[in-house]
Amino acid sequence: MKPFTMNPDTLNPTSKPMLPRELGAAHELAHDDAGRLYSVRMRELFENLHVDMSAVEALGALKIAGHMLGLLQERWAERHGLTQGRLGVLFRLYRCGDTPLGDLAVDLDYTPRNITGLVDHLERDGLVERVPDSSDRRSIRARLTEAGRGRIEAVWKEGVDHQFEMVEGFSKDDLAQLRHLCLLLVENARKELGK
Amino acid sequence: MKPFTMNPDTLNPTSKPMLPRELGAAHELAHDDAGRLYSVRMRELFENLHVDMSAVEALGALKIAGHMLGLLQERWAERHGLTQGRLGVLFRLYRCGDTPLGDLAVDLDYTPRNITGLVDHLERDGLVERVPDSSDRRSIRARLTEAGRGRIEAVWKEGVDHQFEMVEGFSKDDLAQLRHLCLLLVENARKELGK
DNA sequence: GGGTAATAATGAAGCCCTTCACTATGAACC
DNA sequence: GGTTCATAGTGAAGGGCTTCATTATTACCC
Repeated sequence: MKPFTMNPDTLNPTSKPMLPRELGAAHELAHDDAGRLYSVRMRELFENLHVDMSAVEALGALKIAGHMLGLLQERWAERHGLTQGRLGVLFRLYRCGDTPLGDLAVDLDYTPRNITGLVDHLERDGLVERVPDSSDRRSIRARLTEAGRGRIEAVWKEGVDHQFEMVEGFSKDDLAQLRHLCLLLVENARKELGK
Repeated sequence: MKPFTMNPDTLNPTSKPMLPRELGAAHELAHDDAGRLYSVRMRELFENLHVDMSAVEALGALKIAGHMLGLLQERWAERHGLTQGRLGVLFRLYRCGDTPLGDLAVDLDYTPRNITGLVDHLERDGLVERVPDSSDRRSIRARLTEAGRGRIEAVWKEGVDHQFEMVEGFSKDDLAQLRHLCLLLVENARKELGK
């Protein structure tokens, strides 16, 4: 995918050892004694730091996985003329019906300013329309148009298929465990983020 | 953390049921029968879609966890006057010594254009300098200055501490399993990304 | 030596998202 | 009724990243 242009004979002229690359496109994976995958480069990179690296390795792997997932999602959103943000709004509306813009901001973890822009764009594309909220006349709800519904249904269908391909080789238990560990992390992160 | 401003009495005027929020800041977590965490909202959101949702839930959880991890990392990078990108460059140089800019681009998965900018910035801050490459006079290597070394060492130390807090409650086996599953995902994603 | 390819820099443009400051409208409360 | 707060929209600015086109230098190969 990415051309590898480095001259392999180029040795590091400093005292530092020339270690291979960190995370990124080129990840050689190998299996440890327990048959689990690890990144060869990451392990080399963190060698001799005299700290227990199991946490760093796990979180590093999670970050890479999350990043690649994002790339894939972006790709198939793009294939349907969407972006991740717009896709999120569309899906939210698909599942939850008309929604005040403020709620979208909270739920999708976006700035109100950004939601305005996303909805602007979706409206321009005819996928969403703004409707007044009868119960609160300050509020405006975003509503999926027919075109929007068709679009999100197509994208969703394709997305699910892709996700199934992504988890090829995973048992149900693996998936549940992955979910569990990630959410455990979320729990801890929330404590951290709350200062 | 985020003020919840939605009027709970506001019922959805359309035929759609009023489902709670999707992913984001407000995630109520609960334990399933096996004692594993799941996101209440996500499960409600994906109800009645007549598809097996274990993959979607797991990948969704991973995405959220990755996102929060990114936020935390950004926060402590910022605390040291850095960004994630600059931090990546600095750490790469710290572990691998002087590195041609092109290699940085490949390894860190950034555009060459972006690497130039990152190094520009780090150079302006006195953390990195550009040195000619004696073996290839087209090439330029980025080198950590003394200030840069001090900076990355401080950040690294603090970062490791934070990561330990993040994995509170994880056994070594949990971490290894998380790493394994994420890298399995990376493997699969790579196949996908290779079209 | 000459053509081709690689390395880095630069500028312009654009996307997505953020923050901040400000406006207009309407709800809520006393 | 009037103050205060919540909801949306807007514009300006900026950060980070991308793509694309262009240039200058140097390696590499025949």
